[in-house]
Amino acid sequence: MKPIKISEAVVRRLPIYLRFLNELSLSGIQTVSSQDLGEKLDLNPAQIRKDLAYFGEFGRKGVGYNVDYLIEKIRQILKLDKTMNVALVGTGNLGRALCNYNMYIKDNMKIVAVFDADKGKAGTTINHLVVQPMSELSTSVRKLDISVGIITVPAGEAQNVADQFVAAGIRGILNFAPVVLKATAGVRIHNADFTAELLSLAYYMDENDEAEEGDGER
Amino acid sequence: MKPIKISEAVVRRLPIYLRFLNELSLSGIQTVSSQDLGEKLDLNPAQIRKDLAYFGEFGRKGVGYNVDYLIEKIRQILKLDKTMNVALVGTGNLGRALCNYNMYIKDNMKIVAVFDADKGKAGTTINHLVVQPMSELSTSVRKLDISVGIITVPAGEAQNVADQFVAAGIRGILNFAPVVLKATAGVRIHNADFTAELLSLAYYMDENDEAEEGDGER
DNA sequence: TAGATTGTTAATCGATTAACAATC
DNA sequence: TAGATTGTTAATCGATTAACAATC
Repeated sequence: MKPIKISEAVVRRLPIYLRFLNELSLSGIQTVSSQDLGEKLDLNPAQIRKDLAYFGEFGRKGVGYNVDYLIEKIRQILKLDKTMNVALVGTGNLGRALCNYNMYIKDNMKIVAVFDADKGKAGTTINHLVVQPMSELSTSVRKLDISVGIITVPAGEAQNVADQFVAAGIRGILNFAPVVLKATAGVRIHNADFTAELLSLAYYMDENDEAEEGDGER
Repeated sequence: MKPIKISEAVVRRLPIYLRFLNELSLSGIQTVSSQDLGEKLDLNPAQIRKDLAYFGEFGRKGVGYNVDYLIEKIRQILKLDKTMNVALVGTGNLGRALCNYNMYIKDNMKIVAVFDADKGKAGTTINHLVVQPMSELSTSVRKLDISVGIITVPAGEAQNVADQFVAAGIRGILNFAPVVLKATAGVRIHNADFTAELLSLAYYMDENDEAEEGDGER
């Protein structure tokens, strides 16, 4: 409809907004200003207003945003108003943890199929889901109308799994393996790569406190 | 020494470089160009050269970068050349998975203490580590010279844990809980928030393929 | 020497922030 | 009406990319 070209940075903030708004809603708060949001989420209020304004006029001047209305709108924007089925490959520690995580189901994203390359694991059960062999992937993805794949296999196998996901018609991948994956244009890949987060965290650890976050010029 | 003001974006790419260089090294490749790296990591070669140049002149004109030398340098920059001890709080599925993950130990980051608020869990063992009650946190952090904390507790408890980490003198936090944490300046917080990744992934899932990644103007 | 590739400057692009008119 | 806060434009800031001289 609109010419829209929403930046990735904006989209990444929407879930942050959504989560905090949910908290507010639960505690019975009905209205919130960009000021309030900014303080709680450590963001500039102008940025929040601008982010939201890309998608419509959700606030009321002089008043702020209606919490429940904004929740509804953001869920629509993120397409969380329809169920999205998810497949997971790799039933190691991390994969099993995710299966048991119960994906804040209110978000309508649900792991409905689990796979492992180790045929010995096929048939075992994780959180009521039967582990399937990789040979079933393509069929199950289609049958269960799965659009998102989660990869929790070792780095060396991740690209292969990604390829199989893509071939099966999956539209988005959440990759936990510490590798840069290649995929066809049109398939979106997000990385949940905590080892990289941990390593870059190390950079900022120095013995002496640099107090201010910037460059201590003096 | 230098006036240095390295951007966060640059630091976040260093682990990505490092990991791929490790792969190259393992397969016996001794030299790599920014061109090669760029292709494999989906980054602009100029960006890679610029990133590295912030820290020194690591390459040779007309030749490229020596893989092992560059690995060594990046490890120094990220301070991975000295051991860094890590504490983890929250022994749910995710916490246990991380404890068993064996943190590519070559990176010199190691989980050396595990805590849980549930006193019933104190004394149980995860991957050779005895779970401690929260009351021990401060003492253990100091005794074991722990500088990084990992938070894998439910959202509602995360800020409290973060506060205890900060009070105990921890310098960096890797937060898996889906909340925005506040910490004193000087304590660095990185988020490993895969639920947010998953929700923002949903935004990009539409039925019909939009082929090109940009805005299909036509 | 000819070819390749770095380090770095300048140009471009994009994202954040400030400021303010509109308006509830 | 006076006060508050949005939506939005303009200004600023920062990050990416192109281009190329230096040089291996």
